[in-house]
Amino acid sequence: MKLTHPERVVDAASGATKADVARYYDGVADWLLAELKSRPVALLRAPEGVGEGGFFQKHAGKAAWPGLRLLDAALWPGHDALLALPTRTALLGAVQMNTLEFHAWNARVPRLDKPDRMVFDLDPGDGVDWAAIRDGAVRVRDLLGELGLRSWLKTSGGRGLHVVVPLAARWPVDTVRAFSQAVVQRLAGREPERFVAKSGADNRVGRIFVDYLRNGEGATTVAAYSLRARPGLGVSMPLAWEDLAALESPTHWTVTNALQHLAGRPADPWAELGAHKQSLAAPLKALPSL
DNA sequence: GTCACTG
DNA sequence: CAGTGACAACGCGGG
DNA sequence: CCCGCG
Ligand SMILES: [Mn+2]
Ligand SMILES: [Mn+2]
Repeated sequence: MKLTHPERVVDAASGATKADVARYYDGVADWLLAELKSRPVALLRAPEGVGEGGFFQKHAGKAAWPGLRLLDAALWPGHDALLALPTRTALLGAVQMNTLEFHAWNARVPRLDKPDRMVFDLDPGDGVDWAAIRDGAVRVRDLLGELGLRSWLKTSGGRGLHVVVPLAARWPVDTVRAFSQAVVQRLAGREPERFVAKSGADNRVGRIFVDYLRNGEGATTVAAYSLRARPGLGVSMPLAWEDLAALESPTHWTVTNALQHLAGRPADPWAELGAHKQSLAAPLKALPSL
């Protein structure tokens, strides 16, 4: 795979070069490709590196590189063909095109209207410290548990955390979205000093907006193992719930240290996630959402 | 990073 | 030839 | 309605 400008510094904060980014993605390719498998993707490309000027890409437009797959345009009527990255070649081609972040849908082809997971994106407002964010994620996990749903955890690579709930792909995306909104409304109803259910930076000062809008049709969330196009190049890293209390920072894992962490971890904390195709039938009864 | 288009 | 714009898109919330 | 946000 040809990589142009390997020595170009992509992120001044870490000093990481384009070659460092490529080495990172080559190292996580097996895990990341499993995350992206059969899902439409959106790429955040940044030819100028971290900072202003990056752009999202969810359709091919004029772009093309080896392995890049264009999904059948009929899968999402009214839109151009969506993109998928089925192979290492496709993934590293995206890196050559200066992709820093990989985002994915919650549904897989061909059932783009029936997501196989639900995501709760904890977005802390100004003034929320890391301990409160960790506590917030545990509250989300506990409420989901009361509703009969197991959840898995990752860092966002930024300030927050993502709680992921694997589902059987049997409920329409609007049902899943409405249910996730009801979950967040209950969280905010129970602990309004801790959570808000409305987006917008103003109300959530000192509180956490649990972003359920990631569950809408066509919405994407940054994939596990993706870098973030921010100073330091943090990683969205899966971790076990039992390891959350010991995590000292949401940006602990970065392009610089993530491969070392992955080489030394005793097990994949998400190993069981794929086998849990959870039903929403009972949770929908326990928490009616319309 | 690359292409299509402008002047 | 160099320069420049495009490369997502849509619900939400507030003004 | 438009704007800013993610
Ligand atoms: Mn977030
Ligand atoms: Mn968010």
